[in-house]
Amino acid sequence: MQAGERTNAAGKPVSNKILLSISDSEYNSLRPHLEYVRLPNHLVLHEGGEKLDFVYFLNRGLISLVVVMKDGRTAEAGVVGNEGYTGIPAIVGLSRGPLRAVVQVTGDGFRVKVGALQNTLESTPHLQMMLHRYAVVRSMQVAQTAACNRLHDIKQRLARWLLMTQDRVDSVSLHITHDFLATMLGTDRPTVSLAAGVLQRKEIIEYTRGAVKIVNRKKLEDSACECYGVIRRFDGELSLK
Amino acid sequence: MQAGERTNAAGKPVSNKILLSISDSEYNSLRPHLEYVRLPNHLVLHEGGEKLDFVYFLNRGLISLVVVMKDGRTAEAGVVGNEGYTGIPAIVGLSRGPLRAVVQVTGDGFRVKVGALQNTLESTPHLQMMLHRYAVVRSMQVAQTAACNRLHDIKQRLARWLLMTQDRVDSVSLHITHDFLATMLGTDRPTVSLAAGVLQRKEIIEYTRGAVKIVNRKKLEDSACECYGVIRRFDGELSLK
DNA sequence: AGGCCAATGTAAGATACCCTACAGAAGCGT
DNA sequence: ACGCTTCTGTAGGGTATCTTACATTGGCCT
Repeated sequence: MQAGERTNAAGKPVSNKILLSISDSEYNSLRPHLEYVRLPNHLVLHEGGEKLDFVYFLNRGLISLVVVMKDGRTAEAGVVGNEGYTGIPAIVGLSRGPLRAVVQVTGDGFRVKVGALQNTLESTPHLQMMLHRYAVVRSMQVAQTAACNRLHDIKQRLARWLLMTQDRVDSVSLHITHDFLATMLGTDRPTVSLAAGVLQRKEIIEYTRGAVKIVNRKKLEDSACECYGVIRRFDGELSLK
Repeated sequence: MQAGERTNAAGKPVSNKILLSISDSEYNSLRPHLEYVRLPNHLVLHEGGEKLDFVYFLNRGLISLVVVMKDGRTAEAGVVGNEGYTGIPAIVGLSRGPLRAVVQVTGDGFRVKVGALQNTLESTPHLQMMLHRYAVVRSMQVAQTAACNRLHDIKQRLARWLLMTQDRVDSVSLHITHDFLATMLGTDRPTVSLAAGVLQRKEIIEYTRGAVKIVNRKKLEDSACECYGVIRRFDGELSLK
């Protein structure tokens, strides 16, 4: 099975890595339940504390997983690209999770009703294993983020975020406002503007209204904390074995 | 099966909640592999990046999961008590995890060789499910911690940490130095001393060399951020279903 | 008792960041 | 062109935290 050759029942091509990694027979069990969905910017797939109706497998784009505090302040705990899926609690029988899942970079994917997925999983051990493994790997990323949020300053975290996001997008430009970045990075907008201004003056990035362009990726990597590389390596664990 | 009635092959009693929650037949499959271990303060069960040889099921005490940065700075990403186990990556076939697991409150438990556990799991679906579910719940806790580290100040985080720790210990006194607290909270020792001094002057805690006593638990809860309650509720998910 | 080490108290200066406020600029529709 | 909204630049004051340094205390060993 080569990447890109699979489709769902409606003929939409699959590029989600988990869906591509399982056997034909397991994929065919799941296939009838895969509903193609476009994922426009800012769409909220799950709201923290609410019932999980669907699990989403991403083909393209990026989902941010965000913790929302009572006072409305937010911080990102992790991201999902085409290597993963959202709605992890559902696969262990929990009906709700604490995270908001919001589309950060427009893309598309497939969604499956939680009940249908749970039924399918009983006869698809390899898929089950992949879902569990991904859950563990993402947990590692979240742990690294937890420490990063505490120990690294805004400039490093901004650089890390831009790198992680660009890794999931084709172009060098990201559609994102400072305000949204503030939501992700758990700070306020002026602080982001300031940090972004520094990176721009160093000719590492350029931004216009609502878009950031990475001009010098190498330098951006130097500006980021070690967490970028660490998290990237965790992703690598998914393709092992 | 009532709590406390199970033992390992050497007759040591089990009070780990996962081991108590599975059926007799599943427990008996695992039983021969359970090696009783004392867990003295500061013992390191796993080092970040190193091979996982054992999974540890706790009976009593508390394990801290800590991220260690290259420069040696650290921050806690989560804790484990008798509701859980350490070495999550091993159950999805990953040989190493990124976290240091260190005994924070002296206790005891059982360890199982990773290979033996993996073999057993093939015939113990309920145990497998409980291990996976715990992994997901802990991931939620870590996510909350990630946001907490970013959004809440040292006094709130200290109060949260003391509450979470006391929940796993019989006595009102915790054996912990400011220095260790700094490691957990991702800050430096003077900052902890300062925050602890404030709580002490408010007659919420009392501390002497190497020990903290919780004098007024109610007020301590008021001093903590919402994250304490949030994380506590996640733990509750484990006993559902 | 004396010496030693670990743990805590504390302070001053530097820094990063938050908060609020307001001004300017860019896009968009009319 | 005009007005409206959204996004960005920037500033100033306040605060929390970091950093470093040094003093003090408590416990332990000899």
